[in-house]
Amino acid sequence: MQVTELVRPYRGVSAEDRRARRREQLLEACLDAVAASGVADTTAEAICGRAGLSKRYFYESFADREAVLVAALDRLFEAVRTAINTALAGTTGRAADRIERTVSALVAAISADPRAARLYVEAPRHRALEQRRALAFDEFTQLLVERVLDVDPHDARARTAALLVVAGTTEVLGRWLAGDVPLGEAEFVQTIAGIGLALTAVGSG
Amino acid sequence: MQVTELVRPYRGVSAEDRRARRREQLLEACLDAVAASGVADTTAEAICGRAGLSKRYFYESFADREAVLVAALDRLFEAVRTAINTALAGTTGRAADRIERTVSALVAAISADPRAARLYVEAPRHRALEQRRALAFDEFTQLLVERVLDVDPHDARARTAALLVVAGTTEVLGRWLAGDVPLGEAEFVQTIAGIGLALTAVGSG
DNA sequence: GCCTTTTGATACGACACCGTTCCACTTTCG
DNA sequence: CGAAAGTGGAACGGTGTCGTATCAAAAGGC
Repeated sequence: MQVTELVRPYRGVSAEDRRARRREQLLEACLDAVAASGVADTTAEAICGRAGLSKRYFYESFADREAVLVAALDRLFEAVRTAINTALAGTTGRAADRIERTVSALVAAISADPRAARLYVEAPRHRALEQRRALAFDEFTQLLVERVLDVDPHDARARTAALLVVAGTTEVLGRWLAGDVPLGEAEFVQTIAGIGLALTAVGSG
Repeated sequence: MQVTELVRPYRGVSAEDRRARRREQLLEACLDAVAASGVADTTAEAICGRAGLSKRYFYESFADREAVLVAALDRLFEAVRTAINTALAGTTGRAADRIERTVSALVAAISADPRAARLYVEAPRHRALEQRRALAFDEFTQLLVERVLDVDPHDARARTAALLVVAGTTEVLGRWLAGDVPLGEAEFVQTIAGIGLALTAVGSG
């Protein structure tokens, strides 16, 4: 129920704005918590504590702790999606060029917010997050096959190989972000792009 | 303390054998539980119930639920290790041949026990399991670089690319086992091996 | 047959997180 | 000022799991 029959501005902000601001605070606090303690320890209480809001407002914006994590992860995917689309926008070059642009945009987008990056890396810690990430893998695989490589989108081999590269990129990216890969960003991107380029030969193989 | 001062055979088996048998039952029950309900729901109680043993014997053999999961996962890695070493034992052929043998042995070893395969796929659900799997990735990456491909083991690019393939293989293998990849085993192995072969060209850039 | 080990099952206290509810306090508005 | 909406924090009951302790019955040794 909880019909908002009588609403009133508070401290000069409308009810709607206050609500939106709280939701935003919770999402930010969620990322902070993930960055500080990992997905597993990101409880509703931890998020509320960091946000400076009580649990009441948590459940105002999210059904449960899963919901806020999924929302934060989806926001990251949206950023990656946008970055890649922008990078591919005016490309007329060869596959090698498009691959490097794509990988570069991905790495930059994920690196932009290390907090979200940890969420991305640790997504498999939680079932719902893992499923979201699996969908994102599918989406990026689709993008790779259709818009970056010049291969038949219905070739199961090509799709499988592309998925392998997408998933493998996630793993090495996580390690690179953790500082475990002794490569600069350019070299790192080139290395991944090099594997991606090999995909163009797999479908017909 | 609990010094085994006075031990006695029971139902014709020595104390030591009974203990070992119980441990084995628990490990098997652990795999059953993982296969049935996933890693997250594989609790100490669930394992004991399936094993037909009380919690007392669970804590006789394992410190906590993490320990039994790690033990089960390590056992799987050992099987994979052995399978790959066997496959590579008498090879004198080219890299392409060694790669296909390796991938084939890996796929066969994991497919051999679908219960353990789910444990392998869902390992990131738990911190300790994830770490073990990360170590296994490193080990298999090392093996790939040193014994399968002919690349410089100190080349960071080559190592990174090999890690990408190892991790990516895990993901597609999980999907293949779930029936989500429309490829027969031979085709599937060849597809992965095809990507692996591309690694021979990455190191030199 | 009596005593001890072994076993299986249950009960227990502790803890953590969940999602809700309650309450005292602040701010708005008439 | 006083009534009503908004806020923050704490308390609560519920659930699930942990790891330990307890106890009666089954099985072996003498």
